[in-house]
Amino acid sequence: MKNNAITSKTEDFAKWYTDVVKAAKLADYTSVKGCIAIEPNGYAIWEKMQSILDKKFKELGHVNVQMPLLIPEGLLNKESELVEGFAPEVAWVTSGGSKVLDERLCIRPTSETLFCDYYASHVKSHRDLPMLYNQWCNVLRWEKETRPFLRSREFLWQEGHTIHATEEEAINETKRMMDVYVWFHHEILAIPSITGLKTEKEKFAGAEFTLTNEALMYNGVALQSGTSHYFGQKFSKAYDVKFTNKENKEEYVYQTSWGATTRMIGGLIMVHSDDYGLVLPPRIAPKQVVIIPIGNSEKVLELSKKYMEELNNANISAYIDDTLKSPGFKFAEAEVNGIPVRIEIGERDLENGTLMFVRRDTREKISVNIDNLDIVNYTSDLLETIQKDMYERAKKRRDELTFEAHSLEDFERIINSTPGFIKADWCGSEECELKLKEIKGIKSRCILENEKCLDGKCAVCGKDASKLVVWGIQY
RNA sequence: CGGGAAGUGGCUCAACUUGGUAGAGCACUCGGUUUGGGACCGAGUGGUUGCAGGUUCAAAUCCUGUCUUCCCGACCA
Repeated sequence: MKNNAITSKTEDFAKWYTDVVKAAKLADYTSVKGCIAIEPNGYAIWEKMQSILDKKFKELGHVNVQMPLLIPEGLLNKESELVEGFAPEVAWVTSGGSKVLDERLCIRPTSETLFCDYYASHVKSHRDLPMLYNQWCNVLRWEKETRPFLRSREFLWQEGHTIHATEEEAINETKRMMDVYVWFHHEILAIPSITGLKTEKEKFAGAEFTLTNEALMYNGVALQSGTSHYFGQKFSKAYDVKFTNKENKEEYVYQTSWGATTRMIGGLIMVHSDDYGLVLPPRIAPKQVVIIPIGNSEKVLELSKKYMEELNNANISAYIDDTLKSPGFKFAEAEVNGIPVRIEIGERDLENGTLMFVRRDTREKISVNIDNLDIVNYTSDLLETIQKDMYERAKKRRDELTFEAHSLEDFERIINSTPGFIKADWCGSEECELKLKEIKGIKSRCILENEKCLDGKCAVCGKDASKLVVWGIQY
């Protein structure tokens, strides 16, 4: 009998998702709508995401800073497109203590304005450039409909804000940071994704262009997971961020920003997990191996401890579950929590000279001969196999749910079964985008710049089309 | 923000129709026996029924408001 019954993924995907979040103790609701308590199991995943990305950012020359939580209204209003884009979801502070403020302060929905304001008074010369700043923080966007991790009002993220002396350098920065997100999804999260340019309609408010990393969830719904924006001189002109260039002339800086959020935890669940709970790719799992001793013989406990120490010394995160709960309970709990590898050691094993390894992703049990067993090599190989297999399975699912559409009828047919990524030619008009939106809210995910069109005709209006676009429905 | 559903110990629910002062299973605590897929026996702890107001001698139950969660739309990472 299951204690924490999880609704089946095929029966009700949305309920399954929240059941997994709760059963794996990743997060829970609080008394403020859309503001979740991220619990130790969930926060550990975020910390690991942070440590991997942060290391990468620093290797590329970025440094961390911390800007304020509050933005004065006047400062926010300087860039009109940004204000328009975010106005509906900004929360305001109107008084401090008992005093009504002269100017209301908004709680940051994103920090372009604060960085611009800072940069404006700290950049003088081309020798100061580039400035490659990043911050890890929380932001607030007053969403109407909320879901843990996928869409919360307060969420954690990193936002990189860089300024450069030339357009070329800034565009390269925008691209290379998107490459980091793609690498992170593929290599660490085992999530295959597609990458491309957002359409004018879908790009970030105030950006020249937006690059996006789009993942496909198991149910065929798309999740934007990592974006990188090129601002050109739009913000620097609005906020007066100038420097003196090599020709001794004043010039506005070229700017980028890029971000990734705790939403990635939601993506991890919706791509990999199953009806038994969370399934984590080994490279992002905070705990990679659980050793479960069965019975309480000295020999079993000693061996468990020896293996744990060897694994930990080899940088494989392992722990022993030596609580008094029954073995069956421990197995189920390790599965709910998504521990990639479980090692069961009991007296029966020792008599047979074997150990039981269990893969979380397939739940396959592997009996391993204990003589001459190199625990570190064997475990790390198994972890790598799991990582690779999880990526391949996710890729296979994505490919199964990638379609081509040549007409509106195609779109309707696809969206009415299991949705997915729908590739179709597009003429570039917003009219056609809006027409597709009427079909269950289909939106452009991104423009595939490096792929050829299907037949050169817009799937909506039939006019000549030069862009191949991936469409889908989104979280 | 529109349409629907639901809020009762930590969790899942019962009692609501017909108002009379809250009950079960799981979890938790203590003692003991156990340990190969969510153990067993015994004894305990824990609830001003989401919140506010109203009707009534009396409200978990009836009425109004509000908050939160879930599902379906419009908005967004």
